[in-house]
Amino acid sequence: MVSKMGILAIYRKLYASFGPQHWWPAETPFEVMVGAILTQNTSWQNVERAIAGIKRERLLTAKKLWRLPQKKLARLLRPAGYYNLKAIRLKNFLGYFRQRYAASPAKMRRAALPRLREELLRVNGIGPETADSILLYALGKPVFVVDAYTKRALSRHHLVAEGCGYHEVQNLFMRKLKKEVKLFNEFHAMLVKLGKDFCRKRNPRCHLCPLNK
DNA sequence: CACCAGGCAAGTA
DNA sequence: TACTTGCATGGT
Repeated sequence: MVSKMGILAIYRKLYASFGPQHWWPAETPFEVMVGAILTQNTSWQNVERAIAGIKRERLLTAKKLWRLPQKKLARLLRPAGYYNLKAIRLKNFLGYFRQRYAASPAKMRRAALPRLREELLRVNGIGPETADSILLYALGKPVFVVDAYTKRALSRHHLVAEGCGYHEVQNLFMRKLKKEVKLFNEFHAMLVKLGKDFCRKRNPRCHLCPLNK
């Protein structure tokens, strides 16, 4: 019989080992939004290169990026990979962000949560994880972000079935936890750190993993 | 050399 | 509905 620990026990163990992660690694809400799109299936290090390049050219505003020709935008996004695709996706988001909220994170934040999430998911190129990352980390909405690391950690510890869906995992967290932004923020960030540091590919239950202590 | 990385949408059966 | 595939750079 494999021991099962609860969601809260996982949080406590992670917090004891890692402590606060201070996410999202960005200077402004808008930078979070851009980063959320660029990091789709891509290492954060490569995203940082792309964002650094955009900052170097002083182009990290909704208006400037929106006005940039597709080819030039794609060239800036090159270090992040999938650059043609992401140039389109970023423009799709910027079109929505400018039209609906005048490119103002403060205005966007005033919108009600369920509606806001639906809007984001309607933008071509924004799926559940990207939408929730923007909601939580750019706008401070109490939504739990699920990613590949999260699913792997939970299925490995038998809290969900392997290959289960996004909302199944998300609902588990949101049922078991108080809906607090700070809690959701740190929990997801620590799950990513766990994935990066310990649980990469097939290496189940290494004794250094904080969850096995 | 192979495999992985803070996904998503479009195509196929 | 449930798979499969394309997208691309940079690190290990």
